[in-house]
Parts: sequence; C-alpha cells; structure tokens
Amino acid sequence: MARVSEKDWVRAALRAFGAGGSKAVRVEAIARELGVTKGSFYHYFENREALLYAAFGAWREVATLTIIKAINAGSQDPVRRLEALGQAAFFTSLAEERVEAAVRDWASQDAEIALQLLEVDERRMDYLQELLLADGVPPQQAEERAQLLYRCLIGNSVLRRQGGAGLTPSALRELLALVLSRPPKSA
Amino acid sequence: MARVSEKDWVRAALRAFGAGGSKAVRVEAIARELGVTKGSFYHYFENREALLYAAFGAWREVATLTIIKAINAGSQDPVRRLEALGQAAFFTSLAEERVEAAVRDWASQDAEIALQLLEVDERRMDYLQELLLADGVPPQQAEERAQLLYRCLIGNSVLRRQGGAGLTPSALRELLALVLSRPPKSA
DNA sequence: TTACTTCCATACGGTAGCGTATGCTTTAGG
DNA sequence: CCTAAAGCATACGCTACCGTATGGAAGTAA
Repeated sequence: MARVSEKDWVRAALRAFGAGGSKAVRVEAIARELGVTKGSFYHYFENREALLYAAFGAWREVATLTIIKAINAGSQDPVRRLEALGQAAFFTSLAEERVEAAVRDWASQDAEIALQLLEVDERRMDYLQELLLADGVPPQQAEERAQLLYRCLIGNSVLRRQGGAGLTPSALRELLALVLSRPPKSA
Repeated sequence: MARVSEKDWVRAALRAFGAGGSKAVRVEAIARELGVTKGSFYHYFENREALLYAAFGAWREVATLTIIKAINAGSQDPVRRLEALGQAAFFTSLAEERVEAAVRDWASQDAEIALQLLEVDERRMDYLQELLLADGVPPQQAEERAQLLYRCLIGNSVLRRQGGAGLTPSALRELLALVLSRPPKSA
C-alpha cells in the first residue's frame, strides 16, 4: 500500500459513516481497510471525534451547494428546474442518501451537528421557495409549499433508503402540479 | 428494588432504543437502570438480539393500529379525520418519533426489520388513500396523493426530531387543501 | 418444614474499541 | 551523505460490552 493521506481517511470515514452511521466510524476498522494501522490515524487526527467532524464538513460542503449549482446550470425555467430537482431527488444514489440519513441520525445526538444541519435544511427550503416564487406562486403559498415539498423529498429519501419504492413518476408529476397550482381557495 | 418483569425489560429497551438507536440497547446498562444485574436479563431472554426484536414487536403493534383506531374513533367525516391525523402527526411526542426514527435506522441494517417496516408503511398509506377516496378524490390521484402526504408526514417527523420547527398550522392547512383539491389539470 | 421453581447476584473469560508511547522507516533538504 | 521531519508499526493499558457458569435468595405449594 502506498502512503495514506488525510483525505483518504476522510473519504474512508464517509464510506463507513454512510454504511453504518457515526458509530461505525471506527479508527482501527478504517485503518485495516486502508491497509495501515492506527499509527497513521493518530498522526493526522487528534482523536476519533476529529475525524467525524472532518467527514461531516466534507459532506456539508457538498450537500447544500452541489445540487443547487447543478440545477442552476441547467434550464432557466423554474418549472423545469423543479422537475430536474425532483428527478435528482428521485435518482440520487442510495449511498449519498445513506450518508445524509446518518448525518440526521448523528444530529439527534450532537447539538453542534444539529445546528449546522438545520442551516442546510433552511438553505434548501429557501431555494425551493425561490423556485416557486419565480413561477408565480404567491409568497404565502410559496413558503408553505416549499416546506411541504421539502418534507416530501426528505420522506421520499427515507422510504427509498428502507428499500421501499420511490415515488412513481406520475406521483412526482402530481406533486409538482400541486405545489405549482394556483391557490385553490377550497378546503 | 422490586422484582423486574420481562415487560420491564422491554419497556426499558424501548426507552434506550428511542434515545440512542439499536446500538444503545445495552444489556448491562439497562440492568443498571432497572437496578438489577445481567442475571435477570439472561433469565428472561436468550440474548441481546431477542430483546431488540421484542422491543420492535411492541413498537410495531402500536405503530400501525393505535393512531388509526384513535382517528377512527373520532369524527366520521374523512376531512376531519385527515385534519385530526395531521394534528396527531404534528403533536406526537418527540419520544415516539425518536423510536420510529431509530426503527428506520435499524431497518437499514437488518433485512427482517426492513420488511416488517415496509408493511407498516404500506398499511399507513393505504389508510391515507382510503380517507382521500372517501372524500371524493379520484382513485388515481388518491393513490398518488397518499404517497405524497405520507412522505410529508415522514419528512416532517424527521425535521422535528432534529429540532427544526414542525409544519406551521397554516402550512398544514395548505397541505390538506392541496391533497383534497380536485385535479387541477394544470402543470 | 420440605422441595421446587423463579429470579437474580457474583465472578469469569473473551472481544472490540480508544488512546498513548516509542521507535523504526522513508522522504526531503542541504 | 546526513539530518530532520513525516508517516507509520508495534505494543501496551484501559474501558465497555456480551455471554456463561454457578450458587444463593425468595417465593410457592404440598
């Protein structure tokens, strides 16, 4: 085995993290996986917690911006952007979803992580709201529907991760039709 | 300390499970909490796994039926039932949500649990679909919207558990208005 | 009481994991 | 080449678990 860098440790930690949550990030296990011993680890990191936070930082950087940038790089039409976002949520790799789920799980034990995760969620919902506003949904509804839409995406991710079927394409269309509809005024 | 029953063990296990997931269900820790030693545990259970499955069974029994029965015991009007269900999802104790989240987390590691959890989800979605149908939503939309609504509830539970705000009452009203609306035919 | 069962304590062996101490290699600079 | 630092191996102590073996105490029934 060649030399192992700090980034190698973080990458491997993210893999383990996605596979089994924060408790699965074990120094000695990852060392074996990388073909080295703990000696390497404690050369780069203060302790196990430091590795976990580093892994979280790497995830966080990607989680908020990558998708949004990818969407924005596509069509200018907000409707198409919403569709693309739905598709992205639909086809996102399970590996990434497992990491995000593990982050949420970890957040329930670590207040600092919980705070930062909240910010990620806020930013994503703001983006959804922007798209809805850009499509002419009134402000009041746009905010509420962004909350609803985001919760649908989260819920869908949860169910997919469990092996349940994702949303059917037609249900996805229905979702977009609903959140983009003009206020029905009916109850 | 008085004698400790098998049910005491299961109850305590559920508490630990909700607090820290399946890995937090530790025989010796729970024994301390109950004021006994492992001797008691291994008298009632084959091993740790048996306790976990017993705890899951207890959860499962409640998770599917309790809410549905409570709703059905209320108003006959499907709209009011949906509202009540939204309120229930909104006000459900965090402790119960944490247990459910821990179950979902566990399911990602245990195929047997994953299967049974899938059935729970199916049953709940069927119930939602029934309510929508009973309110005159066309079959096609009812099925899709049941999926959407359920995902919203799951997503909301996830966010609440993280310390995020739950749905605002007005967003909840908007959600119900959307899933109950007549097919808008617009996109 | 006696005898039997249920329930639990004590003590042990074994594994997995964290963190530390210490020194051996390999690499880079001069 | 020589030296210093970076990268890593080895070995240790420690804790937290699981599971087992065994006997004792407490309830119950005759």
